[in-house]
Amino acid sequence: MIENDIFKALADPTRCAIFEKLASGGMNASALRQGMEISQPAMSQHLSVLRNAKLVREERQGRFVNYEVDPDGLALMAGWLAKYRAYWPARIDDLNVLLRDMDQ
Amino acid sequence: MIENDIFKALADPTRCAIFEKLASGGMNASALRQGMEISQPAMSQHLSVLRNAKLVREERQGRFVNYEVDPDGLALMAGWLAKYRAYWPARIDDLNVLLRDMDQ
DNA sequence: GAATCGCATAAGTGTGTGCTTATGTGTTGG
DNA sequence: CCAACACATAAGCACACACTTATGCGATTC
Repeated sequence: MIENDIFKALADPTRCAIFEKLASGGMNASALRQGMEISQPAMSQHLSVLRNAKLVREERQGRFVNYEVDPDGLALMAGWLAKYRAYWPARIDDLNVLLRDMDQ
Repeated sequence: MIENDIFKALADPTRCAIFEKLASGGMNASALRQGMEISQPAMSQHLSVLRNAKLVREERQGRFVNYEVDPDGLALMAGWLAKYRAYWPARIDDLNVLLRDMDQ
């Protein structure tokens, strides 16, 4: 049940913030720590959890490790959400914007 | 940060199963327990968490309490997901189905 | 109106989780 | 090479969480 790992990963506010920061552009772990008051090991552990949930992926660059959003996790979450579309309100502005983008 | 409560609520596999069961039709707490090997207090506590996350809502009917999926939680989750649509894969079958439904 | 039913709440317990400090591993630069 | 750097991992600790048993509270039924 990979969706469970996704929800568990995002259940922590710090990891949620890390993910949101990464969504504004890929960067390495040290850059992520800027302005976040979090220790280096804690950041490393959080990134590990996000990576296992397929919310984030890494790419080694020399002695740096660049992190970026992994579309797989978002797609899995979207798939989970889609199972319950019968319960969605008839009109959700955010979703309509999203849907138009998807449909071109 | 209500989205955080949503993720936290779904991070537990048992609650995830309860939600999924409710998605197939509203029912009371006792009916939910059928075939789930879960104590009555545990079920009550799980439903409380799901209710606080706006994933489920209750409706008293005599001495029974009928539970059903609350669209609000799903809408909030969809709104969260929509913020990161820039990272979605270009084509996701599930999502396209979902989008067509939303657009009529 | 007393017993029962459906459910919620209280209190206690074991396990998981997020943090810390300390150390390990691989890479780069002087 | 070796010192500094970027990051990962190990071990320990405090707290949160999911469960248990016990009890409380309305509503119903006889």
